[in-house]
Amino acid sequence: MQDLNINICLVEDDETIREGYEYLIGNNEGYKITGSFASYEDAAKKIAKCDPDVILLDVELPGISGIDAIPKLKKLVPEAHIIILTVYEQELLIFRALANGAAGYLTKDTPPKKILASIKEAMEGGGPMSSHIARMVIQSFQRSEESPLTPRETEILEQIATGKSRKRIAEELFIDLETVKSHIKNIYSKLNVHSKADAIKLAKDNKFI
Amino acid sequence: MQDLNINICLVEDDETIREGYEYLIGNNEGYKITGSFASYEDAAKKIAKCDPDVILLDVELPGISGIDAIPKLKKLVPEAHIIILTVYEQELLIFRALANGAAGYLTKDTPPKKILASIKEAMEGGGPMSSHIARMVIQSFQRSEESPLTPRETEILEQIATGKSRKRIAEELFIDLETVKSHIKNIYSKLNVHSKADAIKLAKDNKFI
DNA sequence: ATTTATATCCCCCCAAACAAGGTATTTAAT
DNA sequence: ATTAAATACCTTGTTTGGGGGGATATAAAT
Repeated sequence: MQDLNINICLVEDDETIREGYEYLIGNNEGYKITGSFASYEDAAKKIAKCDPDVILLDVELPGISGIDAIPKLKKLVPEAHIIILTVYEQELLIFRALANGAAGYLTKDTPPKKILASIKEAMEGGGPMSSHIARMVIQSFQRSEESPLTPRETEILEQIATGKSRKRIAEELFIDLETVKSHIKNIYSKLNVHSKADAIKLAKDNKFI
Repeated sequence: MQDLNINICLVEDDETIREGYEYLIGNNEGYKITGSFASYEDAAKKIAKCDPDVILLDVELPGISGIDAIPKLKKLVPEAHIIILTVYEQELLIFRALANGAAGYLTKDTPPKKILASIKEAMEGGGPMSSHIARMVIQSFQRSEESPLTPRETEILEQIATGKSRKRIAEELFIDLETVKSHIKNIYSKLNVHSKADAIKLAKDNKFI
């Protein structure tokens, strides 16, 4: 641990919590707090000079939210890895944070040791997450096991969802156009819809595709 | 640690590695290896009787691959959490494993301590991943910052990717059908494509949407 | 003050795609 | 022996898609 030297910035509006982290992180060899801010607006002015490797970012902030601050911070300090540190575990918030460029997502019940490890991990190109968050992220990849669709029907609906025409799907699957149409009819009938848009939406909502 | 008691099964074709894990895991209090198999076919016969809480699964197996074995194992032992343990770090393999129902994904350079922690984590509903894997998973949520598309064009291409017709998109965005058509023309021209399927593919490949 | 980018709307054309109504065969699994 | 899945064929009518040519308003940038 003696050869690492990480510059860390905090963005967190609760002063008590912020000071807690400053103490908790800054007193470790190799970890240095170079900036500490109560809002994005505050941070925006000075954070570039702090040269952070890692930014610990709260989501509930006065003014611009932590989520919306991510892309802005990335423009100000492109090399920095941003870790969200929050009490919120809502799926939508998590995915928006990750889509906006967060490198990791930790909940505030994370023990100090794990926070330090996560900072190091983020700096080395990892993606630190609380275990519960990680499972949610993983589950977002998973499909339902109770799809009414057969494997072939699922495959064809997936192709439709890529915007391909029935003709093109037929060619790529080496089957007749009429066969594709038959499958689609069966899909619509099983899902009780009358258009591809509705079929795609229903299938995605239920994780059939 | 004295109150946990985890039943673990291994599926791994390399005997030396398998015995290594048996030793490495089984000698810890609370961790018990109840089954150890060289292939899915082998495991299928007896694994239900081993009552595993966690299954460590290799991807390269003789016969049915580890990836394809995941849903089958989940049918045999629905309560078990499956952790992939492999040398492969290819994006496609990882996403297929997670889509098939894996609870976690570890690379074989994972230190013993982390493997034990991951087993516990999986059993408690977490999603253990190697840090590099986690970053890849997180990156799959992220968009490119250099899209040639304007926000409105991006929005419309997203709608197209849901299978909606131009007319429906116009209605939902409260703009004229002709406006939608104009945007699409501009999108095609910017992306140098001539169909929605190509536009969607190119945009997804480049993470514009 | 004047380009430039973005978003909006309008017209034409025509081939292609889509949705719904049937029926029917082959293969594999129970 | 039945069923489920995948395959293929036919008809009918409507909608959509892609390409072509424009125009206008607004806001941001120079």
